[in-house]
Amino acid sequence: MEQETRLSTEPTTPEAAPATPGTVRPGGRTAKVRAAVLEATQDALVEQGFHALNMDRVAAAAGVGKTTVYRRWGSPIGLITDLLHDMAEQSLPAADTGDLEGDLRANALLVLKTLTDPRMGPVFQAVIASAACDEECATALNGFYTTRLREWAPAVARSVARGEIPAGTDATEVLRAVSAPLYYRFAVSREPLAPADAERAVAVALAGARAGAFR
Amino acid sequence: MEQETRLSTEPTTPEAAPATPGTVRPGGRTAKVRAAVLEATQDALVEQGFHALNMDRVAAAAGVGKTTVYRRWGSPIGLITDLLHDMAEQSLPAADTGDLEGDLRANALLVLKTLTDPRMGPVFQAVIASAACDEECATALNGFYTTRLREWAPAVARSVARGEIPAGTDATEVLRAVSAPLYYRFAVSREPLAPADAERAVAVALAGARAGAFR
DNA sequence: TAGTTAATGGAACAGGAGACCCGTTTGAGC
DNA sequence: GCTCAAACGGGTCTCCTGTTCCATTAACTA
Repeated sequence: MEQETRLSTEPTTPEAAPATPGTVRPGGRTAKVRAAVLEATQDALVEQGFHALNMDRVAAAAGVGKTTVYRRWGSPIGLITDLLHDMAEQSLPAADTGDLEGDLRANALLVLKTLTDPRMGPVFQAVIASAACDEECATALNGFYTTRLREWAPAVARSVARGEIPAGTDATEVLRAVSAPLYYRFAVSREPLAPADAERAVAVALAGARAGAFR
Repeated sequence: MEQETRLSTEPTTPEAAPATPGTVRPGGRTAKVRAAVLEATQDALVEQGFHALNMDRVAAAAGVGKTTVYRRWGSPIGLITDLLHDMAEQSLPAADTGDLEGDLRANALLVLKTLTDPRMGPVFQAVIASAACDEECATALNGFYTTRLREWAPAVARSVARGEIPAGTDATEVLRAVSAPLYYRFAVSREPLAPADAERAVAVALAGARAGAFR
């Protein structure tokens, strides 16, 4: 977020106050406050959605002073951006089933499970909406998916090595092709998501990969 | 132009006040006001984005009383929802190039052009964010894409009739497969969109269709 | 063309989000 | 343990958002 709107003073002077609270003493209380606030943010998103996300309510639910929430996160979008950074840190290991179809299916089902999860669904909804409002949040979201792609790319690379799909296939594009139809339904066309959608996404991506459409 | 989304009061009583302004006398001034407000809404989205969309500023830019804007649209999301209804009414005829690949390419390039358009891009960004916040807007967005799918489905049906792809292929799923990667980049992973992305989307959807992945 | 009233618009009002001040708590280094 | 200042938290204030009231304008109907 942009808390630096307030600090117009150059931090050249030695006695300049710290630009971002929570960076000098990240231990103990500061960490507890962050955990409580992000938890309360998630709760609020699940219960009322992005539009109703409110700094005062989050502060109250987290048992934290609202001044603190304003100072450290600045705005609801700041909260969501930090939540996104937190999510990006939690890495799940990618699958390795032995063939591409199995790996892609595992990936598709993971995405499906995440988006239809009663807790993660609203969070992703909010994250996507926030990214549409704020460039910094958009960058964080982009980084989140970049990380995920990097984790799963080896699955496609192994498939190329096995000769299942043509050499020169762009691994990340294959993975994007698996996720895209699910996210499209979830965030854009607002249609219900079912396991059949995951299966179809896998089948189409696989057909495309075999046909060399990702080179 | 269906603003009657807000009228929950039954108009049974004769003396009942008009539930929704603009429905009894839609001509002349009322229509002009709507056009000016929607235009100003678009301008605001292009210049400052969804997050900065503000009823007062829209009213001022449209040269309209802010009372009117609040009364007829209620909130920024109400503005965007109406804008969406307005967009849904403007129908572009689908292509008919003679083969499926040509039709799908025309569709993909249309989507690409829309999303990268300096005016329509921010509007779609806002519409997607609004739909994440508001159920009524989500329904309107879903309706928008349902209309578009209905317009383009014949292209796929013709291809089935020509024997290019298997009988029983779900026409709308093929079209969704073309749009999904583009919208995914645009709204979710926030990656730049290029013509190559449209080409890839067509190639993958086509490979999937030929392999029978959409049956 | 005249009458009725739907719809608009200006202005004043109320409520709440967000910023600021300053005393209190507590993490980090010795 | 002790010290210092980073970070927190309660209270207060201000400005902006959204509402209400009522006079004015101009669509529809006869």
